[in-house]
Amino acid sequence: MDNRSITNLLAEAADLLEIDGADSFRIRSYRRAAEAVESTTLQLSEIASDMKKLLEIPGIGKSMAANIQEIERTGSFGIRDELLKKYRPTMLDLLKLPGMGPKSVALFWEALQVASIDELEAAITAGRLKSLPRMGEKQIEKLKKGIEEYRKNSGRFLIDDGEMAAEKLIAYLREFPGLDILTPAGSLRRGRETVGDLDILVTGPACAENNVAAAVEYVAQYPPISSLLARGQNKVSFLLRNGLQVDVRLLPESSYGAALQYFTGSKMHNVSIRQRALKYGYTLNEYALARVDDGTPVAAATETEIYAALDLDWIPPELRENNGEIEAAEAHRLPALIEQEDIRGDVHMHTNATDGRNTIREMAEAGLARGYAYIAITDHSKNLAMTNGLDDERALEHIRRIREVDEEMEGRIRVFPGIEVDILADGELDLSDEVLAQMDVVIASVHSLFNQPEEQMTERVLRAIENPYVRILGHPTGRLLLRREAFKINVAAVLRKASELGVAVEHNAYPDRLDLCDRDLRLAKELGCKIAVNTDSHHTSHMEKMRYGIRQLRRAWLRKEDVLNTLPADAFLAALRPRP
DNA sequence: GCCGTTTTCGGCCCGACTGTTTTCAGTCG
Repeated sequence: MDNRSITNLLAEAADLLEIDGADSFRIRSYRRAAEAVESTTLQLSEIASDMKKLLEIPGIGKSMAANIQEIERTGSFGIRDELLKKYRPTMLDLLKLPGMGPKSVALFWEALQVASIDELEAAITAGRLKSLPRMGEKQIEKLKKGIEEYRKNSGRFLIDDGEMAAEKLIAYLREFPGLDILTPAGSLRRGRETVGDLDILVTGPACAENNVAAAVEYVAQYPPISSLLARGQNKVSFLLRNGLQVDVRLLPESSYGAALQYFTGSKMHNVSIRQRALKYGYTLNEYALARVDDGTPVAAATETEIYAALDLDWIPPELRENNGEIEAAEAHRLPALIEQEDIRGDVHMHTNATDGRNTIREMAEAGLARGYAYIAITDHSKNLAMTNGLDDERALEHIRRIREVDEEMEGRIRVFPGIEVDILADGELDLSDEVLAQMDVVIASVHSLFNQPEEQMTERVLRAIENPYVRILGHPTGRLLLRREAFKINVAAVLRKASELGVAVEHNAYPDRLDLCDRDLRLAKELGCKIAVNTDSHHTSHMEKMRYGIRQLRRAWLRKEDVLNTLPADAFLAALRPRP
C-alpha cells in the first residue's frame, strides 16, 4: 500500500478514537504517526517487514509499526476494524461539517442513531435535534448551512490529490509497452484548485484501432480501482477508493491533439473555439478539425496545429477559460506566464520553534536543494498559543538563531529573519514594534475571530497594515477550500489599501488554502499590488507545493515580473515596503 | 501511543470564543 493510503487509515483511526472518547494523547499519537507517514521519503511498503527501519521514523513506536505491518498484510488494522464495528465510516463525513466535532458526532449517534450527513439532514427536518442538549436554533441553523456547503463542494478534490492520483495511474500505464504519451486533461491540466474527475488521455502504438483491446484490458486491471463504471472500445471509467472518478481514453496518435484540446476544456473556451472554427468553414470535435463541406481533416495530431489553423497562437491550458485568451492569441499578445523556475525564494515558513516540524537549518537546506537564493523564517507569534507562538523575548532569540544559520550557509542561500504576526480583533499586532523592526519579513495574518462582520473584519485588517513594520499581508482572503466559507472581508478594499501602502499581498500556494483565487489575483495585479507566492511550509516536504501556487498565478495571467519573489535576494528586500 | 529518561513512568501545544447555559462543554486554530 502506498504511504498516502496508510496516512489516511491512521488519520481515520484517530478520528474514530476521538468519537470513541479515547485518551487525547493517544489520539494525538495516531495523528502524529499519520503525519510522519505522509512526510517520510521512505516507501513504507518497501521497508514494512523491517521493524527496525519503521521504528527509526520519529512518531512511529512499537504498536504503530505493528499497525503499519498489519496494514501492509491485510489492508487494515485491529483498532480500526474494532472501531468500525462500533461506529460507521460515514460518521467521518460528519466531522467535516463546521461546528461538528467528535463529541457531537458521538452524541448524535447515541441519541438518534444518526451516522451520516443524509441522516443528519433528515433528523434536522424532523425536528429531532431540538431534544438534544446544547442544540439551540443557531446551532441547528449552522449545521443546515454546513450541509448545504458540503453538498456544493463534495465530489470535488483538491488539485494535489488529483495530481497524485494521476501520477500514480500514469506510472502504471507506462509499464504497458506501446503507451507513450500520457496526459491528464480537464481541470487538472488547466490548474484549477479543485478537480471533479480525472481525464487521462493516452496514445502510442498500442492505441491503434486494431490492437487497442489489450491496452484497455490492462487499464481495467489497475489495482486501486474500487468499482469499474464502464469499459468501452477505447475508454475505461472507474472510481478510486476515495471516490474520485477517472476516465482513461486510449486514442490513435493521429487525433491526439484534437482529443487533448477537446478534453482540456474549459467548456466555455471550447464553445468559443468551435464558433471560430465554423467561421473558418471548419468543424472541431474530439477527433479532428475538419472542413465542414467535405469533412477533410485540417489538423488533428497536435494542439499547436489546430490553434494555428484558426490563426491562433497555442494557448496555455491555464488560460483556457474564455477570459480574453482567444483574442490575445489572435493578436499574438498572450503573456509569457510565470514558471516554477522563476521563483527565487520562499518567504513564509515555520520551524519547530512553533508548529513547524524542522529546524531553521533544515528548512534552509531544503530551500537550497530547491535552488532558492533565499528563504524567510516566519514563525507564529504568541497569540497562537496552540502553536507555542513566540513572544517578544523568544522572537528576539529566534532572530539571533536565524542569523546564525544565515552565516552558516555562507551565502549559498540567504535566510531572512521574519515573523507571521497575528492580527488581533481590534487590528493591533501581538508583538511590539521594537521587535518587528528587527525582522526582514513581517507577515501579518488573521488567525482568530473569523466571524466578525465584514465591515469590522475589513477595518481590522486595514488597521493592521497601517503598522509601518508590516511588509506582507498573509492570506488576505482567508480562503479555505472544501472546509468552510472564507471569512467575510472586502478583498478589493484590502488590496487597494495594500497597494497604496506598498504592503505586498501573499498568495498562499498550499492547495487546501489557496488564498487568492485567480479573480482576486487579477484584481491584485490591476491595483498594482506587490504579490509574493509562498508555501507557508511547516515541513521541508511542503515546499514542493509551490507548484500549485504557480498554477494559480498562471491562471491569473501573471508573468515573472508581476511576482516579488522572482527577484534576487537583495532586490527582493529592496522591493518590500521600506522600513520607517 | 510516543518519547526520553529521573529505566518504568510521567509528560505530552493551550487559550479564546460560541451558544448554550446560568457555570460550562465543545470546537477551533
